[in-house]
Amino acid sequence: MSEAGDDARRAVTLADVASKAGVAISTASRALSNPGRVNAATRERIARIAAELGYSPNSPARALTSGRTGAIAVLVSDVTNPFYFGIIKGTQRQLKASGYSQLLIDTEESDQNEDDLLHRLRSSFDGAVLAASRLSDRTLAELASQLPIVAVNRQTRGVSTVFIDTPKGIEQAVEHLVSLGHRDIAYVSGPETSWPNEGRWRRFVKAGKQHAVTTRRLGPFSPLRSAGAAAADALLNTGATAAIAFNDLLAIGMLQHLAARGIRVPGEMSIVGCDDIFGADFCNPPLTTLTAPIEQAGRLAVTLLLAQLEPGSDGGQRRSTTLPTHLTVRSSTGPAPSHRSIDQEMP
Amino acid sequence: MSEAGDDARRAVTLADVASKAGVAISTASRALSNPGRVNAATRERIARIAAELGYSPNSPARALTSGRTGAIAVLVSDVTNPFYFGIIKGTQRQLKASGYSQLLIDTEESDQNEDDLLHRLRSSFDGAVLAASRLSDRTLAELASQLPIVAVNRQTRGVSTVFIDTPKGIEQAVEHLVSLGHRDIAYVSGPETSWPNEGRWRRFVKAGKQHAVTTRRLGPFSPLRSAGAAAADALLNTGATAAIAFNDLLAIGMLQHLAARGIRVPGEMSIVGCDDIFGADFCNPPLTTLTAPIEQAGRLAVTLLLAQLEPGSDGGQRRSTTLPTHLTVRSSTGPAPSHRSIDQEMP
DNA sequence: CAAACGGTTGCAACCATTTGCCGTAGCGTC
DNA sequence: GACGCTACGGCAAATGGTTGCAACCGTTTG
Repeated sequence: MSEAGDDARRAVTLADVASKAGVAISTASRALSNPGRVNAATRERIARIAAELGYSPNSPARALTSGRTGAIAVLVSDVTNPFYFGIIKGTQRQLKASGYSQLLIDTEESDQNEDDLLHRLRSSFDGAVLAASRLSDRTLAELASQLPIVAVNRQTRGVSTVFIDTPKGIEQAVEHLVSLGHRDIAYVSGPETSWPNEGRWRRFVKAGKQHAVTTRRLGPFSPLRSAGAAAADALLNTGATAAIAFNDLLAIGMLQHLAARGIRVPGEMSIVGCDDIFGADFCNPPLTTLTAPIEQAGRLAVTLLLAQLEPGSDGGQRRSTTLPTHLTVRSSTGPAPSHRSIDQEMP
Repeated sequence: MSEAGDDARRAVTLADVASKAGVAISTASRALSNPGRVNAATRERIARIAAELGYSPNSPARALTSGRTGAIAVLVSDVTNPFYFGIIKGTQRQLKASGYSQLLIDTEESDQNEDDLLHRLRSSFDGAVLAASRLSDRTLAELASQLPIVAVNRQTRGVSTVFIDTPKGIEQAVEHLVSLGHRDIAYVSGPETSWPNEGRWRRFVKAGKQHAVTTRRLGPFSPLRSAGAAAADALLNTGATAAIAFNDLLAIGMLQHLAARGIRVPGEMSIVGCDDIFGADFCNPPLTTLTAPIEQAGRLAVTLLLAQLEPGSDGGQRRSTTLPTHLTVRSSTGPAPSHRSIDQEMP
C-alpha cells in the first residue's frame, strides 16, 4: 500500500530517486548523467532504483542549467516536397540513434520566417540542420557563429555544409543527352532564390559549351509539380529537343503536361530531372534523373552537427562534405528526334 | 557605447527587459505572457523594450514552472511512408498557426518504441498526435488518461480520435468493381497489427456479401512498395480479377510487378488502392484509389488536441471525428476480362 | 605525527521564468 | 473623512535539475 502512494499523479523526480537511495540529489544526478564521478556500486544502486521508479529526467529542467536540450531543429522550406522527406528521414534516424529528438520546422520558403523561427526557438534546441536555407550569406554566417549549424546544399564561408554534388551530375546528364544526338538543350530553372539552382545552371552552361551545344534557360518556376505545365509549354516554344529540370517535381509535372499535349517522351522530347525522389521510378515514363543520396545527406548533416556539439570541440572545426550523385537512366530520355519532321514542315 | 555592452555573448533575459523598463521581473513576465494583469501603458512599454532588445523567452525555463512546453509530439510509424507526409504537413501547418512547435518521432512500427519514447520525452511536449499507434487498447487508454492525446485512424474508448472513413470507401470501391463486372475480388492485407487494416477487411467482406461476390484475403504484407511483388504474385494465383490493396504503396508495388510480368492493368487485372498518396495520380497506370483527406486529418488532430490543452477543458471532453473518403477512379480499374481466354484454355 | 592525497559525496548556488500572495495607491461611496 | 474595493506592481518561493566548491575519510609519505 505504500508503493502506490497518494501522490501517484506527479512524475517521479530526481529527489524521489535520491531519497529512496539515501543519497543527495547531486549524487543521484551525477550517477545518472556523469558516471565516473561517483562510486561504481553507488551508481549501480541509484540506476537500479531509478529504473524501478520509472524515473525519466525532466528535459526542460535539465536544459535550464546545462544549456543542452537534447533536441535538434531541422528546417525545411516545404514539408510537402518529397526531397525533404529524404532529408527528414535521414536526420530522424541519425538523431534517434544518438539519443536526440527532432524539432521539425517549415520555413515556407521565407527567409523572414527562417530567421524569426530560429531566434524564437533558439532556446529549444542545441543546433540546427538547415535543409534549404534562404538566408543571405551574411546572415547565415553570423548565425553559424553563435549557434551550431549545418547547411545542406549551401556552401557559405564559415558554415558547415553537406553538399550534394548535383552540378557535377549535370555534366553527366548533358553528356548523356549529347550522346543521344541532342544539340539544343534547355535548363528549366527553379526559384532564383534557391542556392542550388544557380550552381546547376552554371554547370549546365559550362557543359553545354564543352560539347558545343545550344543551351537555354527557362523559368524561373516554382519547384512544384503544378509548375510543370507552364514549364512544358515554355519548352515547346523553343527549338530544344531535351530539357534538364531543376528538380524531379518539376520534371514529373512536365511529363504529365507533355502527355496531355500528346507529345511523346522520349520520342519527341527528352526530360531529365534532379534528385531521384520518391515516384521518379514509377511515373510515366520513368524519369531519367540525377540520383542524390538524400537520406545519407540528412544523416551526415546530423553527424557533422553532433560533432560540433561535442564538449571538446570549440565549434571551430567547421567541416564541409561533398556527396556524389550519379545519373540514373530510365525511360524519359532517348535519341533526339530526326530532322524528318522539320524537313516536312519546310519543303 | 552602452548598448553594445561587453556581455554581448549571453542571450537577453527577462531580467534585462525588466531592469531596462524599470519594473520587477514579475511585472515584465505578466506583461508579456499574461496581459490584463498589468496596466496597458506599462505593458506597451515593456513590449516595446522587449522587442528593441530582441528578447525571446527561454522555453525550457518557461516550461519548468508552467508545465507548458509549447511543443506537440507527432508520432508516425515510418517517416518514409508518404501517407505520413500528409499527416505531418497537416499537423505542421496547424501547429505553426497556433504558435506550437512540432516534435517529430518515428516509432519504427514498434509498440515498445512508441511507449518508451512517449515516456522518455514526456516532459518535452504538452500533448501528442499518434498517427499510427501500435499500442494496445489498454495501454493507449491509460496513456490518454494522463496525457492529452489524439489518435489518427484508431478508435479506442477514452481516446480522442480523427478517423478517416476508408472502410465506408471500401464499400464504394467494391460497388465500382462489381459494376465493372468483377465477381471475384481480393483484399490485399497490410500488417495484422495495423488497426485500420482490420476495419477495411471487415467492411470488404460485408460489401462482398451484399453484392454476392467472392472475396478473398491475401497477406499480410508490409505496407511497402517492395511488398507489392509478393502481393501481385499471390493475387495471380487466385481466380480474382480485381484487388483492393491496404494502401497505395502496396498497390503501386503491385502495379509495377504486374507490368514486369506482362499482365495488363486494367485489361487483365484491376487494382484499387487506399489513401491517394503522392504519386498515385502519376504512376502507370494512374491508380484508382480511395482518396483520404490526409492533410486535413493532421490539421484536425491538432485542433482537437489543442482544445484539450485549453485551460478551461479538463481533458474530459474527448471528441471523435470522422472524415469521409471518396473513390477516385483513374486508370487501374476497368471491365472484368471476358471469359474468352478461359474458354480457349478449356476447349 | 602531520600533511598531502585521491576518491567520493554533500551543500548550496544557480539557471529563467511563473505565480501566489501581499502592499499600496487611487478611487468611489456613504 | 473613513472605509472598502480594485487595479497594479513587487517580493519571493518554487520548478527540477547541474555543477563549483568544500568536506570527509582512510591511506600513504616525509
